[in-house]
Amino acid sequence: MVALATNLYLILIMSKEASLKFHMNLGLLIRSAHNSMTERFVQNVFNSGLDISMDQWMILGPIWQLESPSQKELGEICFRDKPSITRIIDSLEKKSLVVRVPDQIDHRIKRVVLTKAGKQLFYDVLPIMEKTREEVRGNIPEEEIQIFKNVLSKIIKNLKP
Amino acid sequence: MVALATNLYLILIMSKEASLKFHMNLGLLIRSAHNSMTERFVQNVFNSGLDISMDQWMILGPIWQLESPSQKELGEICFRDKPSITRIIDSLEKKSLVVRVPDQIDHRIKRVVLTKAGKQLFYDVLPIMEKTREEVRGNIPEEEIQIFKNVLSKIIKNLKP
DNA sequence: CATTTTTAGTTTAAAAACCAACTAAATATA
DNA sequence: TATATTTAGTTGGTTTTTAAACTAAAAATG
Repeated sequence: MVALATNLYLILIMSKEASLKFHMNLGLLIRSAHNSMTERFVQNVFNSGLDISMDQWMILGPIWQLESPSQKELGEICFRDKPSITRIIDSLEKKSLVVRVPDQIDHRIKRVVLTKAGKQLFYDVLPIMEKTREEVRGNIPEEEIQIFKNVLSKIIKNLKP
Repeated sequence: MVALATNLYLILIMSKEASLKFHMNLGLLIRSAHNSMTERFVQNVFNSGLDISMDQWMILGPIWQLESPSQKELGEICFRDKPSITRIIDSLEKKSLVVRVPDQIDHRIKRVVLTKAGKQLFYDVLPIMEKTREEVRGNIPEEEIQIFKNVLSKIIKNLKP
């Protein structure tokens, strides 16, 4: 009965265009933009003859910036769960780009440190990141980009549990 | 030699804060926002006692709107590849929410049609989608949302191959 | 102190995404 | 019209995600 009412209500007030737009826009648009960005980055990296995946890059930056973060800190900053971090660091360690160093005080914590090769790769990839960034932005005005980032932050905040 | 120059260049001109910001913002923010939105939707659906995954929903809407799209059309509108569409439709068909109908003229094409149950589920989920949408938007001004969507579209266009 | 609870990280097994090869039908080419 | 090419969809095998159980260490509780 309620379902029927809802049903009729929607048929009456909502054009198909309107309803599709509203549910497609955010979810699909964001997904698509994210995919395209990742694809382009991977492709640019490949064309430069370097070897690093998006996941690895997303974590290499924070390691570089934070000096020797714990895996937990990395997870928080990258919004990834613990197993993902473990796996990505495994892959970086296998390539000798980082090492895990047990914390001197709290023996549960492992700090992740860049090797010389890791730092070098980071510096090599940065310009590619920059190039990708420019391709992503094209000629979108800086002001709109600021609002864009701002809205993303607000959305994340709105959904914080 | 070039790498060394790049290396020094970056060390000199780029603060850690600046560099982290620039590479973290778009990729990580978008990823995080998208994940949060999906999580919230799934959770809202679950709390309503309904049974549909994000993937299924993302495809159910376009089927409803386009009447009887081919799988190819669905893939294009949802930005998913062919195998993904095949599998999602398999799962919807197993639940008797849609059926595949071979095209009368072009026998390669299969058109996807909602069953009565599929339509009903669509109408039941719509209000949950709406609720989620409101939670996502919170009190972000409509104007900013418009710019936000606009920037997403532009990014996608900038990266079109 | 001894016991319980929490925390950091790993491992595992199941679900989903991804890529390439495949089938069947339609179109293009010769 | 016979052959080659393209297109729509499927299948199978591999890698990635995700979720839950597990280990080891630290902190809290009594």
